[in-house]
Amino acid sequence: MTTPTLRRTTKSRPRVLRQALQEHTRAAYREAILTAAERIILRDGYQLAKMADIAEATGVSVGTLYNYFDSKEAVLNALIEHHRARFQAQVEQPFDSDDPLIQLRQLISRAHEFAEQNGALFNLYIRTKGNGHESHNGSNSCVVQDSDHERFSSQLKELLHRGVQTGRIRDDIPIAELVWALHAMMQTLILDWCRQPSGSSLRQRGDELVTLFLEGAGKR
Amino acid sequence: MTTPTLRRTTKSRPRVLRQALQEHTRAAYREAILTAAERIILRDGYQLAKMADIAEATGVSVGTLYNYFDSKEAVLNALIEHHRARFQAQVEQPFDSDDPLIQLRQLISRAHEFAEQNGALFNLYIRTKGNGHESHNGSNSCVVQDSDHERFSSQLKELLHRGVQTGRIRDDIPIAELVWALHAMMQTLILDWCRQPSGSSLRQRGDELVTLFLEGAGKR
Amino acid sequence: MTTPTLRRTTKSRPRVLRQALQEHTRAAYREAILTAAERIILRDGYQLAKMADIAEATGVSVGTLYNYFDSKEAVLNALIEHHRARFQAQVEQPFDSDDPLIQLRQLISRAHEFAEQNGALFNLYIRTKGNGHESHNGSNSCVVQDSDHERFSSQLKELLHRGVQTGRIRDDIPIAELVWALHAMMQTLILDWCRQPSGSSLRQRGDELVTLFLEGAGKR
Amino acid sequence: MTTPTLRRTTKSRPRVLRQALQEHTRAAYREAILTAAERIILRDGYQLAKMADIAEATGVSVGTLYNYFDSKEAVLNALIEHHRARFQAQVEQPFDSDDPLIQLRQLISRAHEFAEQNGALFNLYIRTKGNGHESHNGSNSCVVQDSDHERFSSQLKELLHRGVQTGRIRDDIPIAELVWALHAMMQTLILDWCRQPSGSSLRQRGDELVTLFLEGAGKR
DNA sequence: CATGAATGAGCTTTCATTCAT
DNA sequence: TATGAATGAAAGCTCATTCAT
Repeated sequence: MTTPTLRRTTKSRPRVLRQALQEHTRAAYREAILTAAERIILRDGYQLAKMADIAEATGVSVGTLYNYFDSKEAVLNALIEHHRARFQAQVEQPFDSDDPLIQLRQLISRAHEFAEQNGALFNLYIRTKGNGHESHNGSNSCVVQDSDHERFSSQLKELLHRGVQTGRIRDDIPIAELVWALHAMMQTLILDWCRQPSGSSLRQRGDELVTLFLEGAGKR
Repeated sequence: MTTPTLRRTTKSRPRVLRQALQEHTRAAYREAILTAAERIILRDGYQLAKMADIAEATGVSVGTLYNYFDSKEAVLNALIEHHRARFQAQVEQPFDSDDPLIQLRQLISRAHEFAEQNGALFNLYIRTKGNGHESHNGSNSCVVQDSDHERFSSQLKELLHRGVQTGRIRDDIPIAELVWALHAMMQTLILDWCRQPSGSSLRQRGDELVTLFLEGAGKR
Repeated sequence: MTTPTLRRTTKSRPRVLRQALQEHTRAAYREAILTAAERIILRDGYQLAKMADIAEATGVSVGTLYNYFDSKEAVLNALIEHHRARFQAQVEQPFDSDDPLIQLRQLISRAHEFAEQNGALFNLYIRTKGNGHESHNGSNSCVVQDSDHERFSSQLKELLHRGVQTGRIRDDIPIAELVWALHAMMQTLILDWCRQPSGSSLRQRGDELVTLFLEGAGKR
Repeated sequence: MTTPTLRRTTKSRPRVLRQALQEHTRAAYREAILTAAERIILRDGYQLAKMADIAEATGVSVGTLYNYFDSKEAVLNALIEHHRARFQAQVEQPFDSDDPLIQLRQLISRAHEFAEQNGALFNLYIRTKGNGHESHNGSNSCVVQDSDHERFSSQLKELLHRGVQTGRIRDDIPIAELVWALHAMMQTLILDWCRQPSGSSLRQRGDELVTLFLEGAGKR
């Protein structure tokens, strides 16, 4: 029988290299699991999604799932976090113009672009956020923090605020309400689109909605 | 030789009376169960809601639940149906005016009034309708039919159509899209309100939203 | 409110008459319940038969069942006992001849006649007796006693014994074994017949079997 | 970037080995479960047998049962199938002689030998086959096919037929009836023996029965 | 570290039995 | 005494999680 002491020495030479590789592999695993989990969760819903299915969809064993995530709920959280980060990155880029309304359109367009590209998971994000169904196990805390939601909202708010200041947006309605209305329509739009990704471009419909939002349904 | 099969001969006098009482009691039980079920399902979500909890919340035993409903899903369906009927009844009353836009406001006001009165369950109604999560057991059909949803939408559509005809609503945007936008905001509004029934009147906020919808956010 | 004391006096005049009536009614109820129970148990088997179904088939309520029988098992026992008594009565009549073999045929013929008339329940009797399936609830006692079985067997035994004594039955095979063989064939015959009461007369086939039993399958 | 989907790359060397082990273990588990299930089912009957009891008797948890069998009924089916296969194999071997009657004795002897060795389960096999009780869940099909039963019967039939042709078996009784009688006695014999595996050899008693069957109970 | 079988708490549903009317 | 709704123990089955290999 070989002594463990020797063995350790033998293997520990390329420690750094191996670690880098490990890191990389671990990340790849996580990614793959999340991708599969997303597909399954979107198909069955969080509660009905089975860890076994996610494992199979990933191409790994159930045990492996638990080497990367502590629990089923942790997978969901990671999934959400994963997209939240990417969403923020994609949306928070410099604008092409200084006009707050043009920026507004651009901001919304980017959000919809992201949704189009990552449709399903954005759907998940919104859904999970949107209703408290899946998140309760008794009196547990909510799965997702409001922070993300708030952040995007505050961006809208900022732009609308500047719109008011420049006299382009009416000031007889509280900005918060305007933001809310805009956000409500976007949310529903994306949800609907995700549920049935019909042909029509999300960005285009979104832009039309912004127009409607700005001009109103009434004839002038 | 008399056969016991003839149930009527022995003390069948107060049968009618008893039956009436029974009917009443049965209805009361159903009501009580549905009320409790609603509370529990809204608290935990359909999947996580346990029949045992519903029973306890109702104040009956588990078995009793099954004397009134065939299954857990049947409870949910009954719950939805219960409110759907009441919603339609409350919303579909004659209008005070002939003006389509006033009717529009009134229709929406009624929907919100109903939501205010029956908040939680309307929430449930919308939620269940809103995402297909809870309804999947394999390839089953959806729990709730689109008919109710569609019905309200078509009422909105009709009114907006008349608004277009009378030159009050712009005709450069497809009515369907207008309906969609209006409906989206309402849906989100109610959902938000149900999630956190903050002080502000639902009807009032709804009315403001209609104003915003009609006039737009842009300064004129 | 009337005093119970008075009421008792008022009603108690025709005590004897009423009691007789009561007795009669009670018997009729028991009969009706057993008849229905038999149908249901034969259809579904004892375990799967539901008290509710028996009640419905009887035309009474579940509660009534328990006014006449202590438990589900008691119903089964009563059912068996009911037929056992009638079986013994029908079978144990004086024979037409003194010849033990003719008596044997007559005895068996009577048993088959009874089975033909009461097919189903005899089936039940045999089945319940035949395998220990239905009777165990944990370590409970067996539902039916061997006494009935034994009694008929001893009758066969007696006749065969006399057959041996009169030199009509071979004596190189223990009588017990002959009885056993005869009984085995009868049992199976009745079982098969009950399972599928095909046209052919049970008595006739039984008689053929006795012939086969006496003469053997081999060519002489 | 490597995807975790490729399960083969990492330490897949002893896969074959492990799989062989797995196969073996799985088979052992199945066997163990079936053995325990048999004991329990024979003790309590199918309906009354609880999966929990079978699990405990096996020495595994309930969940494990369901890793090997889809349902309680599947266990029963597997049990039956298990023995059916072995029964056929054991019984359908070449005979030592060409004489149909000797073959008949041998065939029956083998069946009884099998019953002696596998008593309990053969009992189960016959019982389950014997009465339709346990198999009703509404209008489901019977648990076991008649094919096995029929197969053995047709073997008996063939041999008796040849017996008739060679003038060894009487031809005034339809062969089907002879087969039936023989089968009936065997069935009951085995059942009785299983119920109370008393000392006397099953094969020996079977052989005596065949003699009785061939020669008859009457004195010549 | 991957594996996947074992685990067992927990869920829905059934049904014999009770008991207030 | 008939009624039938209420009861709740018990059963089959699921699936997130663990852990020996």
